[in-house]
Amino acid sequence: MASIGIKEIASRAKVSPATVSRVLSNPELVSQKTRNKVKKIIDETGYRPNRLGASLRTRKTGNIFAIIPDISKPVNAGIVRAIENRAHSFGYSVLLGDTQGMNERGLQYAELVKMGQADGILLFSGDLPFDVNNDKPLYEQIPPLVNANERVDTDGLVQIAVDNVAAAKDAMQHLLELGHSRIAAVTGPMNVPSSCERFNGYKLALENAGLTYDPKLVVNGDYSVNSGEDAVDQLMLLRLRPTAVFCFNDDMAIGLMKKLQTHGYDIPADISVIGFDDIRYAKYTTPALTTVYQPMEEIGLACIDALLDQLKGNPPQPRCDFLPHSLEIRESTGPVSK
Amino acid sequence: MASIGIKEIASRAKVSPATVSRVLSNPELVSQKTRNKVKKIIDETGYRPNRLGASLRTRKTGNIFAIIPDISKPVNAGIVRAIENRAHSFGYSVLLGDTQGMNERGLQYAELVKMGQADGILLFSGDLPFDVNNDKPLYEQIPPLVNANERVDTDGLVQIAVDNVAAAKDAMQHLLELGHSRIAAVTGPMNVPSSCERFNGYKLALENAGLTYDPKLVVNGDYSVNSGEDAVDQLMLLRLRPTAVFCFNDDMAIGLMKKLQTHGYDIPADISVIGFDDIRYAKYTTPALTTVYQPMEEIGLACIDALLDQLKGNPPQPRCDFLPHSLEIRESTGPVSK
DNA sequence: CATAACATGTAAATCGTTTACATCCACTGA
DNA sequence: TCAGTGGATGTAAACGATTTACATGTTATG
Repeated sequence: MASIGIKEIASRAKVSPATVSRVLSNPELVSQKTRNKVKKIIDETGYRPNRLGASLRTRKTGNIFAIIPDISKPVNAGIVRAIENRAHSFGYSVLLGDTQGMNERGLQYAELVKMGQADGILLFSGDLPFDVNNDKPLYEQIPPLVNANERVDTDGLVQIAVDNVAAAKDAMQHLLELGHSRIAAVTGPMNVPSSCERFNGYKLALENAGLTYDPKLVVNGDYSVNSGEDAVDQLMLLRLRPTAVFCFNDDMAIGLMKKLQTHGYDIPADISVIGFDDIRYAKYTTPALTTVYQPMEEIGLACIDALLDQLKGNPPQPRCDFLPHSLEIRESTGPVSK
Repeated sequence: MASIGIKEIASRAKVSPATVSRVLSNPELVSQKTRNKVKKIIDETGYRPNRLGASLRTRKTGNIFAIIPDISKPVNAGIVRAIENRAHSFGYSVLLGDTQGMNERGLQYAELVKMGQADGILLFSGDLPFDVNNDKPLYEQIPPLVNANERVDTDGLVQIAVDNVAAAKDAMQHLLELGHSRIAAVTGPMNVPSSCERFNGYKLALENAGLTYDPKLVVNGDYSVNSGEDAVDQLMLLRLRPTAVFCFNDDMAIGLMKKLQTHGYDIPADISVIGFDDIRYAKYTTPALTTVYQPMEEIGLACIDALLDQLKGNPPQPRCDFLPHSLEIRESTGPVSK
């Protein structure tokens, strides 16, 4: 594994290091003849330019840091996969930072990019891991960054996500059209933006339908399957039970459905359940889960493209791009039982 | 985001760059007084040493490259999460390389570590992305590497995995004890080691039970949910249908169960189904999936520990550590119907 | 034939650290 | 008093590439 350097190549090819470098990065600047000579040596020796050396000089690492709340969630894994794929196709590598929901972990990761480990950040968590003030434009205070999915509540960022409010309203609309009026919600952690947004959508839909919001019908989950199961206890003990439940992600919906069924409830005859995300397993539950599809692939691609644009030196265009979601109506929702 | 360097700190503190460096990495070498002086400047300026510079000099990047077949698979995501977590706790970052099943992608990633992007490799794919010969011991030809889950068929590697053969036999044993004798198998891609190993376990178990192996009962899947569904067509068209199916991963089991149910089969009354992996969703299917648990967390930790040991300079101890699996008996398997 | 213009190659500076070695200084013990 | 010791700091050379300014060689042109 001992590797040789550009100087060695240069001396073997009887040219200068500069020429070797040019052969590699600006071949058109060197004559056909020397180019071949150098290329031959490179092939023979299996020489690979050391990226650290190059990075140090060019001040570009070719790395992108992805800060993710929890890679073990299928939505995130799906997005990361798309990201990784596209990043590599542009010659970038992706460094993974899973915060496991801990804010401080995000700060540690940000530290790494301050230390020059990466050129830019893909932020999938809702906390901006930088101290910023209002004296200067935001993008002068942070490295190139695009914020996706969990939208940080700050102006001046490039953001990419689905419109959680609208999506939640769509989900609710579907239930309302089925005649439901006692619709429960199982939220995610209320300190994460996506959950708040979906909650807003939930309340808005209720309001638009002329229904009154009943706090007893909302239980705070944490996006885990378990919390979906736990929600059942709270909800089904109510004197007036909900006829439908809107779970803010599929994991909770899956847990909730299972628990409901073990208690003898029939879905959707007794109670309708709707999820959010459309993870791979959503259509394989029994009954198949009605849910809101998030375009993981598209989100991943859009993120990379937006970040790469900044890395090319273009000033960031603060904005929020909403990518289209869609309601996948399957078997877990049905008309309210009389 | 313009950052300053060690020289700037040095001059502001009126000391030499070397002293600043020492304050940061070997504080005991510098007097209390100058130490404080330098620390003060560092705090004031928010200086962070550039990792590239340091890496270049020390020839250590603090990066680990994880080569994964498919991060969107929950097992892999779970392992990666554990890895990332522990790696960071030791000051290492993890670079992600998803091969999406493509061998060549693995080669590209290996290229990156040859270029000095990472200090070591965690290889979760079954292809060793290096040309090796037998003239020299393997570990002199490749960077520090530990191979997990999909075991490369080469001597001299440090490997960590569950014992797929034994695990498959355990799964089969369970079905055999329930009285099944026509047991089908839905394999993974037969060019990946885990699938071959499980297949061997399948055949061995049959053999031990005195049953004859029937090729018509094995269908080649690809570890995807879809291929599990497709297997149904092939299996249930047989004149003599299987009474149980061993799916080589949970995704396929989930697809297969669903399809079976839509065709009116009752699981496990008509047919038993067993999976492999014990992904988070396995216990939430209907019926809950009997499956083989893989200790994702432990695998991740063991990988990092083994790699870090090598990175400390200890020569690798070629071996294969089997981590304990366990059979999770749930509702998808039952006694054979008479 | 002198000179401009262009193609090609070279030498040296640079990026931000670390580290082997040199230096300085104060203190100890004979 | 002075050699010796040892601790604190400074100096300068790496590390491995890229890039700039400059030098050389070659060809074309008037």
